[in-house]
Amino acid sequence: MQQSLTREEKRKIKLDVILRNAAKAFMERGYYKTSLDDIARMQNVTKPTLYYYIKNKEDILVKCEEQTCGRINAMLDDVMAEKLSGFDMLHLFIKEYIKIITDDVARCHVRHRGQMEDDVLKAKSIENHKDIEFRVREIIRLGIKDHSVRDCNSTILAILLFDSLNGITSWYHSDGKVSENELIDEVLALVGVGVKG
Amino acid sequence: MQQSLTREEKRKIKLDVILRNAAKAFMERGYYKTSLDDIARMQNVTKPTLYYYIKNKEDILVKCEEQTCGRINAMLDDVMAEKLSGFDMLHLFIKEYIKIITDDVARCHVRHRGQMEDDVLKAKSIENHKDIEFRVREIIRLGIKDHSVRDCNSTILAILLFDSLNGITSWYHSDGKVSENELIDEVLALVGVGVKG
DNA sequence: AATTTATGTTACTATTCAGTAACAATATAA
DNA sequence: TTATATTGTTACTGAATAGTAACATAAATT
Repeated sequence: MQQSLTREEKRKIKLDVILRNAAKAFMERGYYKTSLDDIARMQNVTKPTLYYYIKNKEDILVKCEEQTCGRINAMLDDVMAEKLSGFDMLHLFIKEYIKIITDDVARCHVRHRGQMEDDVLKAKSIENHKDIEFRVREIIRLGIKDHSVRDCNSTILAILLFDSLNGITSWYHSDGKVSENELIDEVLALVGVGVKG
Repeated sequence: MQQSLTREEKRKIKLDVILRNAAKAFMERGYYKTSLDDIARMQNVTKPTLYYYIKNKEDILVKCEEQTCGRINAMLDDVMAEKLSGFDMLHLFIKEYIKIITDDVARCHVRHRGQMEDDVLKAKSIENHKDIEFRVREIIRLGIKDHSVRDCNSTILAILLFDSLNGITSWYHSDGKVSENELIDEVLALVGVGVKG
């Protein structure tokens, strides 16, 4: 008998629901103020059931990170494949990055990255972000080389840029006053030409 | 017999040491992974002694906040008293803000603001930051009026700026590769003229 | 249909830790 | 010197909660 979804597909969907609900709760109440019982209740299951999908509480953060970093890196692959000036690449990256991080799982990752209790996982998380930051620094350096970007400290610029972009996760909601396009335009204008009148 | 320090002065100093040590621990290990026993041990006292200086664990965050917001608002008073263009005021604000938040107590506040469990304290903390953000928006609006700042959405700009500046607390250390002056210059250049080549 | 594998439950353990009660010592003031 | 306020300690309670063992059921495979 043919099922609409295989076991593995169902499993993947259930894990995804867990991640999404957990991420939302972590963002609203905080990681330590959200118990696994709370998360289980959202799924209408009991706590031990969660352990069929995750190794432990921290593993939720790890899985949110894997999902989000995967998306960001794929996006960076696309951006860097285009034949653009460094500045235009940076422009495109910012636009796509804002689209990606407007999502509970991504927001959860951004807020909790590098905060794992397990030292190995923590180191891996920091490494994951360093890799992404390095790729953006590379874009900036390309821009400096082709003179589309002003000569500056690419390391500091990349960090300042990421802090602004990641900060968006804690205030921007797609149903609020500011539209996604208006937000993207303001960020691009600030990065592009600054604020001088 | 005349003492070098009055009781009240000694008390204030001890509270300050508690805040400083707690703030440092919270930044290194995180709020929930740092117990009051840990903090007490740093002072070479026992946990109940802390309760002579603080109401409860959360009160440490509140006191770090009061101290830091007090400094920031005093600084804003000074900045706004100067006869400067909006852009130059913003410039000065950024410079002074970076100097203030390079300090464990301020870093602790920036990282934990708005995360209190007590609803009243949480609301107050959010309000405190809103007030400061409002004052910076006012500076931006002044700049737009006198044409020293490009016409833009002052709300979004203020938030993006604060995220960049507050982000500094989690990566910048005065003993690292980047000097405070270099950091300030890069931020001012980014905000001032952007990154276009 | 029988067997196995995946998915779920109830009931429990073990640990951590904020906060407190009761008591002790020390410094200041009368 | 004696009385009082301040600062500290030891020893405990109570609550929360991550993770597990043992058991139950449903679904797929043979």
